[in-house]
Amino acid sequence: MALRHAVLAALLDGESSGYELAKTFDAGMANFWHALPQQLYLELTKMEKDGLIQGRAVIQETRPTKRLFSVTSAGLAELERFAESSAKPAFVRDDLLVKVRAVDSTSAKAVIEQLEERALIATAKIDIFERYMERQRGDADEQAFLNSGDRIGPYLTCLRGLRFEQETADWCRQTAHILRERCGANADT
Amino acid sequence: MALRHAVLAALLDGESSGYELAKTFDAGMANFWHALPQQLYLELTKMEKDGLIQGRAVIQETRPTKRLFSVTSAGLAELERFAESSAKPAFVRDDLLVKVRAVDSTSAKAVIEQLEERALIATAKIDIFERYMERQRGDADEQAFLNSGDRIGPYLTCLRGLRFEQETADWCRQTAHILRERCGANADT
DNA sequence: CGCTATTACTCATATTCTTGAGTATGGTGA
DNA sequence: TCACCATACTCAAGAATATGAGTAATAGCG
Repeated sequence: MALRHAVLAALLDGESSGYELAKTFDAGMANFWHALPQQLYLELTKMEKDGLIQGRAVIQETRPTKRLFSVTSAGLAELERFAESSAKPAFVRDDLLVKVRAVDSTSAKAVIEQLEERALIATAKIDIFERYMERQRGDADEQAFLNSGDRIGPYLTCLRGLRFEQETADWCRQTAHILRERCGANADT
Repeated sequence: MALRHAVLAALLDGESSGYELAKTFDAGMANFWHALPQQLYLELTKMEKDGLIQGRAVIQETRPTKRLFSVTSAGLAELERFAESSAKPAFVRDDLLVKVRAVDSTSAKAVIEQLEERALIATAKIDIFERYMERQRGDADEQAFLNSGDRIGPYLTCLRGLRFEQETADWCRQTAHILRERCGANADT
């Protein structure tokens, strides 16, 4: 019952079709939620049935008909209820961390490569987040925007995403470096 | 099929019963994996059947008999295979971020409280991680330990956990502050 | 003219995770 | 002494997620 709140939050940006959501959802949530298209379509259907969102069909001449969904007042009420309910603890799951944790008992080479690859991915995300944030705050500087902008939620979560990815990139590079040094000295394994 | 790798990594610290694992797993994985006791018991049973770990019963006089599991050579081979397979992208899921993302459309009060609460939780984890790291590196300084310690995997992941929680605490406090300021100005909602 | 990519979805199945309830024994505090 | 907590697990059912395979039409490329 949590995906639906993430979907509601995403739809606050404006009405969207399942297809559009599916493409922007992960990035739009600044990587603090993830869902596959199939899940989103299913959830949107259920949410409409429950009255939290409302769909309207848009017939296109050259493309298949799509359904654009927007949050209803019942949806807003549900979000309010959600905001007031106690939050579950954050939930991180990362294969790469597991690999690093076990690195003393495996060969380090592959792990080093994956750390470097992950650093690059993180850097790319940093770029996306920074561009999004620049666009959001426009001419204002960050402080001014946060003090008086009228929609700061997405900006704030993006800030968290940005810092998370910066830490990820730093840690990956540093860890890769340390493991490489040791590989040079030791005989791998 | 990913929990099993996390369990294998956790068992590298030494043999452990399901019960002990259940208590230490989340913290021991520096919060980069999470599982409930029931999942762990089930997974341990399957892993033993698959030959990745080996259990031995320890009959205790005053407590129920427990089974201690340790990683077999097949388990090590599986870890090696895992280390070399391509990693899935990291996976974060956080209710609180969803709430912040939607905060412009809900009352901010409850969200502020949860941000502050989360900052405290993060601070407590920082403490745990720091104490673990001190214990691990002993007299050596960090650089020396990382260069020549013989088991650095858990330390490295703990480092990541530490920084993650520090960022969490900072961001939560900053975000709570910003929202409080705006609440003072605006009329909530 | 065929090939692939893009838009816009659906359905079914499988795996994984969570929730809730139970079992059994011994130690601890009021 | 009696309830409650800790140890040490098990089982079953349900919800949530992931995987894989389709459908169907247009647009652009060579």
